[in-house]
Amino acid sequence: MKIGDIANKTGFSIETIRFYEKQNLVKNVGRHINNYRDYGDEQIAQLVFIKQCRNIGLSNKEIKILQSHLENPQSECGEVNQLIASALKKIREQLKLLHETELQLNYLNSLCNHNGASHECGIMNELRTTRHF
Amino acid sequence: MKIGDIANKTGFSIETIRFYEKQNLVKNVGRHINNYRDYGDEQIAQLVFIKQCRNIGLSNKEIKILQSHLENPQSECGEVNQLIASALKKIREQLKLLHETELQLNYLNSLCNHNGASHECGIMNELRTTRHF
DNA sequence: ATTGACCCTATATTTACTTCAGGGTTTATA
DNA sequence: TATAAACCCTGAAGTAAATATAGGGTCAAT
Ligand SMILES: [Zn+2]
Ligand SMILES: [Zn+2]
Ligand SMILES: [Zn+2]
Ligand SMILES: [Zn+2]
Repeated sequence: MKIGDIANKTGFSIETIRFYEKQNLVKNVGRHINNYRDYGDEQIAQLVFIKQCRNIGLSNKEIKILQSHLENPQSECGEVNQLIASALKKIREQLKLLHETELQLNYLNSLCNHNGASHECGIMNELRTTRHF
Repeated sequence: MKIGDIANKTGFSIETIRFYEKQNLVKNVGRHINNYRDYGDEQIAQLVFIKQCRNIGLSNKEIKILQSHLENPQSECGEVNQLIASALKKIREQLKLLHETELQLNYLNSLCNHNGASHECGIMNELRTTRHF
């Protein structure tokens, strides 16, 4: 299977798939006689796994850790638990911050909806105001 | 005022403040005779404004646009409105994605809390499972 | 034989900083 | 007065996670 085929099949871009190979997230990629990359079921499984991990916000570094547990089925999964728990914690912190950001943006958004001079703009006036100091 | 002082006063790191000067987000920085940077109220105001913008998730590029409205008080603020509205839209999209991520992570988190072999781990089994294909 | 659709490598660009290497200056103290 | 700690400088490289670009090879069809 050529790179364009597996890109279609998995939803990753061609460049991303080549990048993942360079990062050793996609492994054991074969080559055709003409030097084109050759992919099989193993690489599809790898990319599916990567996609699952991306969907829960893991970094490529963290994905590698989980891959090592895939490859060492006898390893203890404590590290896996911790990784997921810490990812969840990070996501919740991000959510909290984003919620605050949303509130503030929503407020700003309400301060001006006309087209006037910037120095009379409610948004600019609010942003110009010193806070938190 | 030296860079360490303004760093303390504004909460930005020294390196970040130098970086912002290079990016022309902080402007008109003076110099002492010994070549040390010299900051005043103008730079404090600039950094306060930058902080406000960061708090609502704006990029440095977007901050520059808002700065140009500060510097041109007669400019029409339509661009400001649009920028804030589009930032709000982006934040809401991010929130939606993060909420889904949280759900999935929370589910994964419930699948294992013991310490066993990875190939029997509920988390790993779930991640290994092909979905969305 | 030439076009268009693919594929290759290597390098550069992006964002927003952070870190590092290799210095000079100022201030406190012994 | 010497010296060490604390602070400042520049320029370059590193970070994450791709994306884009330059320059060129391969393949299928017309
Ligand atoms: Zn919510
Ligand atoms: Zn306005
Ligand atoms: Zn097993
Ligand atoms: Zn487990």
